[in-house]
Amino acid sequence: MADILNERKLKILRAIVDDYITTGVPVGSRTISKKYLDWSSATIRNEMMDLEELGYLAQPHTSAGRVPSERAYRLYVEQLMNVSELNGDEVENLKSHLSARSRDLKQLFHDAAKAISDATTYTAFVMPPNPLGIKIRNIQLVPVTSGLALLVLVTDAGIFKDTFIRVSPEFGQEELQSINKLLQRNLCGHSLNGVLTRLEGQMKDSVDDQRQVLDAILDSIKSQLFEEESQEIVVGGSSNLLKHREYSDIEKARALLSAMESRETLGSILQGAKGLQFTVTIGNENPHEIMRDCSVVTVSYIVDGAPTGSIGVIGPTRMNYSHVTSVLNYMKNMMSDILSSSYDDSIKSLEEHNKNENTGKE
Amino acid sequence: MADILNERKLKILRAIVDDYITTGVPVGSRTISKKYLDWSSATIRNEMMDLEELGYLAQPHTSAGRVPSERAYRLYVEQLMNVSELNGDEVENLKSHLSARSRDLKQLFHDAAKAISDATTYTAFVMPPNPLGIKIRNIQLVPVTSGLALLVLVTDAGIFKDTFIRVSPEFGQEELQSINKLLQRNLCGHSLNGVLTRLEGQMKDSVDDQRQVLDAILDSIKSQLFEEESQEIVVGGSSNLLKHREYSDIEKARALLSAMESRETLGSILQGAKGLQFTVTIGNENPHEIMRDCSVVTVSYIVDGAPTGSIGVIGPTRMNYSHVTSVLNYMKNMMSDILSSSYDDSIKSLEEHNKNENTGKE
DNA sequence: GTTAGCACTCCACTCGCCCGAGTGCTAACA
DNA sequence: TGTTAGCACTCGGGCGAGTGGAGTGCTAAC
Repeated sequence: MADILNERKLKILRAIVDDYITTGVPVGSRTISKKYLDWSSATIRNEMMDLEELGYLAQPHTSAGRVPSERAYRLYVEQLMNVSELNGDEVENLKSHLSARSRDLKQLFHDAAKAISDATTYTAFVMPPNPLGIKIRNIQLVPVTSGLALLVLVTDAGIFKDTFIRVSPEFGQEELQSINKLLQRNLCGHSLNGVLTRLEGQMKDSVDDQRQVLDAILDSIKSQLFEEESQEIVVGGSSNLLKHREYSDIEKARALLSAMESRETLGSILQGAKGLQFTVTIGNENPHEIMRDCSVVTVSYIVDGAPTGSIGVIGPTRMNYSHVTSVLNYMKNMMSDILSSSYDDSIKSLEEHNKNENTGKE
Repeated sequence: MADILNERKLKILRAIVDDYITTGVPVGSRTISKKYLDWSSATIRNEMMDLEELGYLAQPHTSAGRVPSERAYRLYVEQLMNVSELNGDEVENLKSHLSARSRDLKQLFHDAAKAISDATTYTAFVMPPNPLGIKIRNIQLVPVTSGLALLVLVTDAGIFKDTFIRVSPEFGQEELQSINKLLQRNLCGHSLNGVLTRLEGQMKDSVDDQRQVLDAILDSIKSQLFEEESQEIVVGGSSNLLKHREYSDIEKARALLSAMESRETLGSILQGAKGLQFTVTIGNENPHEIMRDCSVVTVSYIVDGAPTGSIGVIGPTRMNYSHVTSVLNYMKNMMSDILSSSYDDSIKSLEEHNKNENTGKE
C-alpha cells in the first residue's frame, strides 16, 4: 500500500480537515458526501478507512466520525489548505487596532498582539527583536556632570534604555571624545553579540583610564542584554483559549494559561520561531507536554531587511491555519513597515550628524 | 428586631464565613456546631434564621446550608476577621520571588505581581506610580550632536524614558547651560503636573530661541505623560481565576479574563485604589457588571513618604480576606523599601553633583 | 470501481429514582 | 425563657436504564 495518496484521498482529507476545523465535531462520511464532494458516502467511507490505516485519520470511538491526526494537519498545512485572502473588513479591523501610538515599540507590540488575537480568536504573541542580533547604529558617551556620563546606545530597534556610567572626574571633553571616536569606529554597524567580543578585545589595548570606562560600558551592555533577553514576550487574548472546545476542561485550560504566564516557558514554547518562513508546530512537535494539543504558528517581521522578532499564534491543533496564516502575513508586513519607517525617522538624522562629524574630522 | 447582632450571632457569622471561605460549600448548622462552636445545631439554626432575616445569610435553595451575603463579608472584613500573621515559610516564599533584578521598576512590578498571586491563589495586580504626582528630581538637556540634544528627566520613580529634542544648530554650550539652569531652578522638586503649567508660564517670558526648545520639552513630557498614564497595570496569575469554583462556568471566566486584558477596563475596576488604607470592594460595590461576584483588595505602596501606586488582588467574593490582607501588607512594605532605597542609590549622586554645580556658580 | 442497503455499535441525552444533607418546627427540658 | 432533641419535609446530585441518532463496516448489486 503506497504511502502516496491519490487525488481523491487528498480531496477527501482536505474536506475532512476543513470541516473539522470549522465544526470541531468528528466528521462522518455522509457529511463529506453531502457538503463537499460528489461521491457517495460509501465510497468516501472506503477511502476514509484507507486514510485511517495510513495514519491520517482517527476515530474517537467506533461509531463516531473521523478526526484528523497530526499527520493530517501537517499534510494539510503543507499541501492542502487554500491560502485565503483577507477580505476588506478584516483588513480594516486589523488596521484599526494600530494607531498613532503604535509608533512606540511597546505599544506597537501590544496593539499587534491584540489585533492578531481578535482577528483569529486564538492567543497571539509578539516576540521583541532578538537583542543579540540587533545592530548598533550609534553609541555615544554623553557627559552629564563631572564624573557621570550617560551611555546612549541607538540600535535598529530603537533606543536602548540608557544608563549612567561613572567615569573618573578627571575625564574631560577630549578624553570623552576620543573614547566616543573609538566606540563609533569599532562598534557601529555590528551586532550586539559581536560588540561584546570586540569590546573585550579592545580593552586589552587600551590605557588604564579608558579601560575603566570601557569596562563599565561592557558591564552595562551585558546587564541590559540580560535584561532584554528575558524581555517580555507580549501576549494578547489569552482569554481566547477558553473560546474553544478543546479547553472546556478547566484544569487543562488553567495549566496552559499558567504556562503562558511564565516568560521562560513561553520562551521555550516559541523557540522555533526564528526564520523568515512561516513555522507551524503541531501538537506533539511542541517541546512541552502541556502543549500536546496545541499548535503554534509563527513568522518573523523584518526591520531594515533582516528578520528580527516574530509574531505568532497559539491555539488548538484544530486551528484555522489558513486564516491564521493570512492574518499573520498581513500583520507581519504592517509591523515591518511601521518599524522600518520609525527607524528611519528617529535615527536617520542622528546618524547623518555623526557621519558628518566623523568624516569632517578625518 | 435590632440590627445590632449579639455576641453569639457574631461568632456564628464569623464561623460561617470562615468555613465558607475555605470550603466554598454552603455551611450547615451541624458543621458549625461540630467544628466551631459548642452550641447545638438547633440553636445555631435558630440564630442562622435570624441572620438570614437580617440579610447576612442566604440560602441557595431550601435544603442547603447558608452562604454569606455581601453584607456579611463587609461586616466580616471590618470587624470579624482575625488578621493573621504570615508564617515563616510564607515570608520566605514572598521574598524569594524578588531578586536582585527587582531593582528595575518593571521587573519589580512583575515579580511582585507573581509573588502576590502565588501566595494568594488569586489574581494580583500592580499599579505603577501615578505619573502626575511624581516629583522631578532632575531635568537636564544633554547635547548629543549639534542640533540634537537628549532630554534626561529623573524622577522619584526612576529615569523617565529619555527623548531626543531637536534644537537649532546655533545652540551652543552656553545656551544649553542657561536653559539647563532655568529648567533646574524652576522645575526640580515639583510634580510633573505642576511642571506642565510652570513650563507653559515660563514660555511667555522667554526669547524665541529658548522658547522653541522649551516648547519641544513640553511636548515631550506631555506625550510621555500620556504614554505613562495608559501605562500598563501589571497583572500576575490571571490563570488563578480558574482555580476557584466560582469560575467553573467557562463563559463567566472568559468574560472576566478578557475584561482584565483591557487596560481601560482594568483601570476602572481598580479605580478605588488610591489611599493609604486598605480598600476592600465587595461584589456589587464594584462598578462593573462583570465583577458582580468578585472582590478587590488594594493598598498603596509608598515612595519617599507618599503613597504612589498600589497593589492588589482580584478574586471571588469568597476570598480569604485575612490572608490576602497579610500578604498585601507585607508586600507593600517590601516594595516601599526597595523603591525607596533604589531611589536613593541611583539618584543621590546625580543630585549632589547638580547641587554643587549650582551653588558653586552662584 | 461505485453505490445502496442493512445490521450493528456506541455516545449523548433524558427520565425516574433514591440518598443524604440540611432545614423548620414542635415539644421537652433546665 | 433559652436551649436542645427529635422528626417530617425539601431539594439537589448521583446513578442506572432506556432511547434515539449518527456513523460505521460489510455485502451485494449495478
